[in-house]
Amino acid sequence: MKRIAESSVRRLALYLRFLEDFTKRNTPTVSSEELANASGTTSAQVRKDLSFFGSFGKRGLGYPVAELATQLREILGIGRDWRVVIVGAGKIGAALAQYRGFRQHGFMLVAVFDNDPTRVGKRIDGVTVRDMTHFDRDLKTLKPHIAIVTTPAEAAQGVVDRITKAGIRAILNFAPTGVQVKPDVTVRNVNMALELEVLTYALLHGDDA
Amino acid sequence: MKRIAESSVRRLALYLRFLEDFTKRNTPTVSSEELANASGTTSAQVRKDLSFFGSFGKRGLGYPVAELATQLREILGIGRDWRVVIVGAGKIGAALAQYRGFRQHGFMLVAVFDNDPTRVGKRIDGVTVRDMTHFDRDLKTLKPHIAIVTTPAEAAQGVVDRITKAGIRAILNFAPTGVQVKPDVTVRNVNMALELEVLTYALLHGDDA
DNA sequence: CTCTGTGAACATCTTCACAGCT
DNA sequence: AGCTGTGAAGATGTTCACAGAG
Repeated sequence: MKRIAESSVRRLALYLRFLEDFTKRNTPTVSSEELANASGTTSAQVRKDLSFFGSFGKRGLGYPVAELATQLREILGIGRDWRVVIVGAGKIGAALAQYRGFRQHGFMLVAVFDNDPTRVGKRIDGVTVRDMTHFDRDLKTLKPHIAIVTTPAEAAQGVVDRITKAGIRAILNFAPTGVQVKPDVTVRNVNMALELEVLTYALLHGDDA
Repeated sequence: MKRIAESSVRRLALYLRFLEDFTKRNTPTVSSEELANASGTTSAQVRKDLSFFGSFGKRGLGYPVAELATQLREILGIGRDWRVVIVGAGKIGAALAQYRGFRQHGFMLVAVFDNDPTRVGKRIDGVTVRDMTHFDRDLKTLKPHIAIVTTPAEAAQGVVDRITKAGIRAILNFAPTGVQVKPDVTVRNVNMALELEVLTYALLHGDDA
């Protein structure tokens, strides 16, 4: 399969959201134009994104909503019971642990870790916070697919090293720092301060089209 | 000024992080190569990004760390006391309100709003949660530059409409839905579930280079 | 000789436009 | 006729490679 742009993958995940809306409203088919309007792109973009993975539509009709949603779930790997661990039970870690959207999209939170004794043992949304001491051993049993890192910046690289050593190949990093990994590991960084700075840049320099 | 790519602006904000590290270590100058290694890009990219805004380096020497940091802060608008409001005092809103990184980067949280009476009046990190009833009136006084939306998906568009009506032109949206705004408003979406789906796509289709 | 700054080459992503299926 | 699927054109972003400043 040809290598697909990350921006395309993001849009596919977005399309899926709107297809789920359309399903709720019992809309049987949807055109590339309608999907484009909903997700803020163009119809050509929608068709091109979908065409990388096959021909899901019917000419003259559009795309069958339910069927396309199923296909997108398959492509994105949604509904496979991915096991997720969160490292860092601070404010953001705890907030994420309680985020309903994860379970709704098929992500199973199997453990939360922290090295702060005052946090270890506490229950967050049905999951007990574990001590980092047993991190490596616990990961062997839990075999998570994805790790979410919400530690302070200083601790992030060390945690990421232990995560990758345990064989985890997908990391969502909320620590406000970049981390180095081997090329077979995918890291996505979410950095609040950085997003705000992109906004202030836009305010100062006017990104209005 | 020429229109700069968003990816460039993101990288500039990243460079600034590492420049701040270099400052702490009393490194007087840094080469594009060193900055590139730290931020995971190429030296040519670093030089091109910086060149959009001027010539900050000395040939044969590199860039003066402190000076370049100042320039980047100027470009990104950091240190201007941007006023920020958070709408939605749920788990994520509360976690963000307590996030130290905001203040560290010069963002002032001036208010948190919620429409849930059980939350209104509570204090989060020195800021009292205000009732949405007085939202529009309060915004007139507070004149925030940036609004962070952490409401449920259903409420997001309504809140965004009120925000933009109040003249705010920069929104950081954590609600798991797209929102429509006029073109003079900049919206950045942060969507946890979407990020995880990009990761599972990578796990399934192997994005290793 | 080192390392920046930058046009030009290259690669990637998006939009156009239309052939062809329903 | 309506709308998809897709090569080709166009736009945007990245890398190369080298002239020139220090």
